Amino acid sequence: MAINDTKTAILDSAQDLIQRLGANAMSYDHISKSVGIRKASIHYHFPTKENLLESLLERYNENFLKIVDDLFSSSDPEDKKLLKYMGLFEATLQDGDHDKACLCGMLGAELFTLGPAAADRVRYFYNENEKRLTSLLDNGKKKGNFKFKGNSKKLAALIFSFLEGALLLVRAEGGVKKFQSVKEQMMDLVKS
Amino acid sequence: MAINDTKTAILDSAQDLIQRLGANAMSYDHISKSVGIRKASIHYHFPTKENLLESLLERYNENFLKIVDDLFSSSDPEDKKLLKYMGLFEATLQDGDHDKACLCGMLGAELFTLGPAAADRVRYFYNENEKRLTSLLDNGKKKGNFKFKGNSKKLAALIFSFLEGALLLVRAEGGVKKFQSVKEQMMDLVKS
DNA sequence: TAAAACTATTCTACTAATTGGTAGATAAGA
DNA sequence: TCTTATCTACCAATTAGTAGAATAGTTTTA
Repeated sequence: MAINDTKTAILDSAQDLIQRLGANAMSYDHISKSVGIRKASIHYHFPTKENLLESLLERYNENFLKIVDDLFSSSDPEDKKLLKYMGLFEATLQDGDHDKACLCGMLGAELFTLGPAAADRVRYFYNENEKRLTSLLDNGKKKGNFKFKGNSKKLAALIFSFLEGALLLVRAEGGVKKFQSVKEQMMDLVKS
Repeated sequence: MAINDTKTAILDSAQDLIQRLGANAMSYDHISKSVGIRKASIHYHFPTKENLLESLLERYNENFLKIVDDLFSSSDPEDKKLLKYMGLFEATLQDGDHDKACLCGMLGAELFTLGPAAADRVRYFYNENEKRLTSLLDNGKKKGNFKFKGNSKKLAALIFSFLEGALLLVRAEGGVKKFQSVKEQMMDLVKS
């Protein structure tokens, strides 16, 4: 297997485990079994667990923010963009064997058990998302695509908190269907 | 130490650890050191970890829902009640050594690593909170204390997801102050 | 009342499994 | 041949959980 294929397979497996069970329930042994490679080989590519988490977060953040940037720079009206943005979280839920939460949502719960570099990358993900949401709301409000009381920055933080929370909670009951229904409700709130 | 004092001290310590670090980062050894009692003695009171989690969730749910019921049955107007309800989550954040999330928010992230009985109690907490919020929103809307598009049940689920999410996320950055600001923003949303 | 019996609680000392991580041999590619 | 990648085989720490001895605290009984 080409080196990047192995590295990718390891990261994929780790991400899957964390999104479903959390970082503290994920182990090199689990990854080893799922990838079909020995534990020591994983240590060759990612010497420590903290190291693996950092690489994983770097990849995740880059991918996700790239998608958001593409989406937000399209010609859709702002309300449509928000709906699609929330759809990204919905897609996570349906990905693979289902019931995956956002990687950074899971790691947010376990934040104080992470090393400082990984924790910083989680914070970065939150900040970058809220930044992009803030300007989306701002633009949309100016053009009349949104109508809401309060200010865009606070609303952005509210929406992002809501999305991360909903992604975690609907796994307990309701699943994708419930996520869709609260998503629609959120659209109602920002248009009145 | 009287038996209930010991049991209470164990549950207190376990709750503190889970609210800060998560259930999978909490161990009998940690509790042992924090309570000042041997590990085997904890097993005497709570034979298995799953057992301990069940007892802890039973206590937590009962306490929290009792407070909510008292709050919601007061004579305050509904919008005031919602503000106070959100204040309960804010108080969690400031409790003890700070940075505690909701117990069931933390366990929601780790839901698929829990035993079925503990997982059921987490679901119960979610359902009971959403139930109470739904009727609060319903009543408040009828009396004109709230003004929002959409339906009360969906909005209740949205608000609850938001609160659980915010409680997790502000621990990364912003803390209590940020929680207060998104709380105020939420009040704005349900009154327009 | 005092001793004996019983029960409840905590202790020391262990086990087996799992954890992250390492050393060094072996194989595969360039 | 030299580098890259994977392997076997280990280590020390931590995990949940157990066995059984040692205390406390109560009750019962002589």
